[in-house]
Amino acid sequence: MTELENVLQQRNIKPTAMRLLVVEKLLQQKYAISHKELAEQFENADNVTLFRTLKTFLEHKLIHTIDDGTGVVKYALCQSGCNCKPSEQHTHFHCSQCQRTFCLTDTEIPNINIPQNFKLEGINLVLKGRCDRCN
Amino acid sequence: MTELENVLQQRNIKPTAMRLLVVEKLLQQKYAISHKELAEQFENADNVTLFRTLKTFLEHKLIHTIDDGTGVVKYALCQSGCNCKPSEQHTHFHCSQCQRTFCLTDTEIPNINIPQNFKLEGINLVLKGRCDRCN
DNA sequence: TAATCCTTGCAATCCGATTGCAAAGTTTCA
DNA sequence: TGAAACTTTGCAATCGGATTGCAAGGATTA
Repeated sequence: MTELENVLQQRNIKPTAMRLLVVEKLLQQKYAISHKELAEQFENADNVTLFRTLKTFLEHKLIHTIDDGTGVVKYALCQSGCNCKPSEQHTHFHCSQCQRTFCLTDTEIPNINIPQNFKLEGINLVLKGRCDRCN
Repeated sequence: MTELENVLQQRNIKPTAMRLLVVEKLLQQKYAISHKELAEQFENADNVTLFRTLKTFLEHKLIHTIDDGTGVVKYALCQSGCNCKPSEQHTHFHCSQCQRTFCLTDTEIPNINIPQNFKLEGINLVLKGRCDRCN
């Protein structure tokens, strides 16, 4: 069994050809990637299949979505063991110049006060600005 | 000059009939509201005009958009004097049950470390969970 | 091997958002 | 005041991302 197959099976996802290709691409990404960007790398693949593959990955928490404020949903692999729960808060940095979205894994999210009787389940924190290259 | 006209003119927006209606509705909202929700309140209005009205308001910083993670952009009036700059960070709370998005004006956003040579221009912080009514 | 289930690909569709264009309304200035 | 210039509005059409239905192909199980 290859490493890629392993990644899928750890999340109880059947390793089909398409899925292996997609997870391979995702592993290569340094930044969060949109469906469109992914699709461009699979010229022969059907868009619907790609959507469904991503949906499957989402359901099995292999990836998570990021809302960087551009209106385009982006995807990134979850850290191993990530359950996408509040305790594992995702911080991202979106560069307004190059449009790349970085995952800031080592950034701590401080405690935030919420109104009484509100129950917190998750946090989406997106920083916007210029990255080191575009500065 | 009415109060509504005043609101518009403070932002250098010509007070047309449509704009007055829209800003009136926005003032009435306790929560961030989507284009669709707004459109439902103006049965006779053209969707395009509403889009353009909102675009005008955005350009003149009378309103700002909120990305609550639902994929639907929502709008809310800026605080008076708000320039939508990092110093005026918007925090919002999105209820996964009733789908309402609250503006948390009195919530302080703590300092966040960003990588070297990254320049911060804005922050989008969305808390997700259950509001007091849906708890 | 037959029955079943899951995955894939195609076509069609949905819906939010945008664009082009012409009509209506407003402003400007001689 | 009235003609020219500009802005706003409404309609029709279009775009593009995302979803759905359905049938074919492939894998799984008994």
